[in-house]
Amino acid sequence: MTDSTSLRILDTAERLFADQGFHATTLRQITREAGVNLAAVNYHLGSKDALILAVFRRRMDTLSSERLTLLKQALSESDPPQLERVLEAFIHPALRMSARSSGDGGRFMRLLMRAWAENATQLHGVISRQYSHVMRTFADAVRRSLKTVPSDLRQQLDFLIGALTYAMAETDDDSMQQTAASLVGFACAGLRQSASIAA
Amino acid sequence: MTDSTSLRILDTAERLFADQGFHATTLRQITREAGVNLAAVNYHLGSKDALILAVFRRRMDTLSSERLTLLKQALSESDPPQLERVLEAFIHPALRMSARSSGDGGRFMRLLMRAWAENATQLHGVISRQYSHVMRTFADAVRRSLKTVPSDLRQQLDFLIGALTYAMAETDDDSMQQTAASLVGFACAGLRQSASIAA
DNA sequence: CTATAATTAAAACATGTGTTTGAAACTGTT
DNA sequence: AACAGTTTCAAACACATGTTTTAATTATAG
Repeated sequence: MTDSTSLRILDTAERLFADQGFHATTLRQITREAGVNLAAVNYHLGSKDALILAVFRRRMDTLSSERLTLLKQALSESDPPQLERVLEAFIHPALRMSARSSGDGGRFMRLLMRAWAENATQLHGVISRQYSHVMRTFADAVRRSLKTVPSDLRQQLDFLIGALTYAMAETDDDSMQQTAASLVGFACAGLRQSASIAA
Repeated sequence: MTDSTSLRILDTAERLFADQGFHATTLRQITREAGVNLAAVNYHLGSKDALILAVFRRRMDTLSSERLTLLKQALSESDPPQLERVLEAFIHPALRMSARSSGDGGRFMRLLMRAWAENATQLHGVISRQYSHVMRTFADAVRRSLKTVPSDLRQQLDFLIGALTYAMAETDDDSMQQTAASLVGFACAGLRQSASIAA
């Protein structure tokens, strides 16, 4: 799994999936650009669907753990936690990751977007089942950081995810810091407004 | 173009595209479920790519005109326009349309999301070129409704679009009114916060 | 070194794709 | 009724896809 053939396949597949979509990207294109044999995908990963899942989980796992680490920091700094810090813990790792995953920005975010849109191999269900605890943890933190709790908190967080995903997909590496700061402010104001109504 | 064969093709294709994506949906599936012959798509529409464009423009044109009509109303009611009214003019037609396009909710919104994600036949470029004046008009209206103008207004509107698209795709018909109201409040607060910083 | 397993390679396989074709069925007009 | 123009239909076409197979190659122990 960690040999150079699998790695080259995963890296190349990630790039092509993000650029062209899961369905539109062929195994022949992946293996050709990765410099490996066509049969290597089925040999090392099993199938194309399994490759999609593997590409996805590799980054999703580190994204989740980075988010939770930052969140723990924010929680230890003040009680109740500060809303800005909580949202930053959610947004910044996504930023850094898409900037870091080499080449032009937003690759992984575009991948997330596609995962939701194409729903290859019921990815959406698999993901939300597998990472629901992360979302629950963040929802709890947001709830505690607001004096009054909005009645539709989960929906508000969906707004945040949508804005994050969509905006990141259009943002290049240079303007990412600015975009993140802007989005944190945007979402904080939205959440606080909703909380004030619920009061 | 308005005969029942083309209509059945467009309706069925819209549903399947929204559910499965452009690439994953085959002409055989479309024509079978529409009850027409396989060759009918190429005969009436020309090609699969042309079908995708046709499916898209049919709803996009009415969406744009409904948005602009509501915006004109909002502009005539008060000068400068009220931000809530401007955002409602942008959000509500999208809501009504996805609720109206028959069956379970969010179909057209999911289609929009896919159009962006899959980018079949460079749809993204075609769309933003063809409907850029709508976005410009709304950006102007928002600008006038804020006392101070945020420096990154266009980005803020992208947040709105992302939140709208993502949230709508997950919302069923019943909770749409509530979702819309919630999103208007969310986005208004976000925009006003950004504007206050720019002051 | 040798045998045993793991990996790579080229080719073929089965299937599904968008599109085209040419004849049949239908439509409206004179 | 007979013709012209549309539209439908079944079949075939050319090609691309994911996967499997079988042999060659390389690595790994004994």
